[in-house]
Amino acid sequence: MLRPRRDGAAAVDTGTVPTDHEPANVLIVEDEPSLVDILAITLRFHGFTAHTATTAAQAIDQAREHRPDLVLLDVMLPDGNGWQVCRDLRAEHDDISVIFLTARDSARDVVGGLTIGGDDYITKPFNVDEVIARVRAVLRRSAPTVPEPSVLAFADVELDETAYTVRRAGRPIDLTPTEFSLLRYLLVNADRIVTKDQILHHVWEYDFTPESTVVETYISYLRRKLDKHGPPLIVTRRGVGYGLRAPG
Amino acid sequence: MLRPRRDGAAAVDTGTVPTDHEPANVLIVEDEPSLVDILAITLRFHGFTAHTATTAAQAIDQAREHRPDLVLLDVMLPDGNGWQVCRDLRAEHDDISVIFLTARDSARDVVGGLTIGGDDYITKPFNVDEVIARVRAVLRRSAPTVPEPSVLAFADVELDETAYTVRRAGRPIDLTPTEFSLLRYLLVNADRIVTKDQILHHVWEYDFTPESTVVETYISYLRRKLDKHGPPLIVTRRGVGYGLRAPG
DNA sequence: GCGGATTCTCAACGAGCTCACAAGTTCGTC
DNA sequence: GACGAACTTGTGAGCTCGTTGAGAATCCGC
Repeated sequence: MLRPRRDGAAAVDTGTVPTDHEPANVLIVEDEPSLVDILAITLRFHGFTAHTATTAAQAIDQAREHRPDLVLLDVMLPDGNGWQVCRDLRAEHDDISVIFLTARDSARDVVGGLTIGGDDYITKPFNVDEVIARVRAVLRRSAPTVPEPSVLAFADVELDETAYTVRRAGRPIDLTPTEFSLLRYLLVNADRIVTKDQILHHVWEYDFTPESTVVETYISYLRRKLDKHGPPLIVTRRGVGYGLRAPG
Repeated sequence: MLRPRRDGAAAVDTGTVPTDHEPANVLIVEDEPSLVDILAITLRFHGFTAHTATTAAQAIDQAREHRPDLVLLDVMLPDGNGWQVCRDLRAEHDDISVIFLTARDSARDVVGGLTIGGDDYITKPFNVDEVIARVRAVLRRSAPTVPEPSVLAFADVELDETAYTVRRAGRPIDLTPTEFSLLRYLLVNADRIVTKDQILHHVWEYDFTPESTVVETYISYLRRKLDKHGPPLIVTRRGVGYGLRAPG
């Protein structure tokens, strides 16, 4: 069974593009075209510059040409493995960050040791919010700035992303990971209605297509836990989607 | 039963042509001629430049020749599927945006993954306002400028398209999706009278022809909800259509 | 490898929405 | 003022969409 991903994924604002500095430059190295598409489109949408490569050789070339700040690197490449590519890239470019893309089961054991020093790995399938969040996190670490506040708030609800806690009117509320992720997405888009499709694409994995009403089910779960302690916050726009609305 | 479409469609001003920059260039790839006509005429009417193709091969050629900013792409093409076309177009042209056209039922599962990053899809049958709105939204995203406000206002009525809310004199008014869509159309054309035919074509699906008085019925609904809280705003031009008129 | 937690599917139910129809009302014209 | 056309609106049927409980599959910690 598929499951939503959320480990470590931070919030992602939809639609806004950072404008206050040069966009970070990301190189995507991955041999499956559809995945390259998804990653490139998503990164560009969020204001990054993205280049792509589908082989190890291409990766080296593209890196020389575009000098990326960060590389999203599939560990299973047709013409050589990702470790070697990583080693070559690091040898040739100072201060280059790497995030590995890897199949779920081989993740922990294989990648673990190599991500010391601030880099990261993402297991496939992922959800897009997670990728953006990790890319941002890694870039932030390598070029430290003012840390962003990690608390999202709306009405009397507070969600702390780093502490992984939720409170309503000061009272702690226990959420499962998927519920947490869904609430975070609603909070990030607090002033607007988001469609079920948008929710699905941001909270669940990119290749997850339910035959059934997962989103509705989780909205129902959230309501039960959240709206128990006060006036209802989650509103349904029939035929459109869901959103948050301050009571009154 | 047929029903009006509105999911995610933003406001569309009819008849006005953007003049402050080069008109955006749209390529329509769709094998049903009548649909191509509807789309091309509509887009040109709204100030876009439109070219058309009915096969995958033609699409590639036309793209080379006209360098479109955006492609409306049917996913079911006679000589190849839309994904491949999409990939080819993306490989060959930087920064090209794609909006997929797809049958309603196959929408979510098939298109989902590819639209995450900011491109979009539209399910058939659609209404033309929706197409224009989505085309504008996608173009806006790929060439970011100052974000447009999402509020339409007239007299003491405000309609917020992203929050899906309507207020009269500050008081929230609860509308059904069709009512919302109709009010938006009236607001966008606040300074003129629109015919019932125009309303039908813009608010309902392009292939919808009622045997009865739907438009009148929905005008009646709107009046009941809107004009309850103040002097009447919706006026009838007997034998012509409807419009908004500021009281006094 | 056991047991609780979590995720997801499915189905039943009910509320909300759309639309057709028809009776009632208004308007313009003669 | 009378007449017909155009418009308004109440009623209700049919359908869609959202809600939620039950349960199966899976995961994860011990």
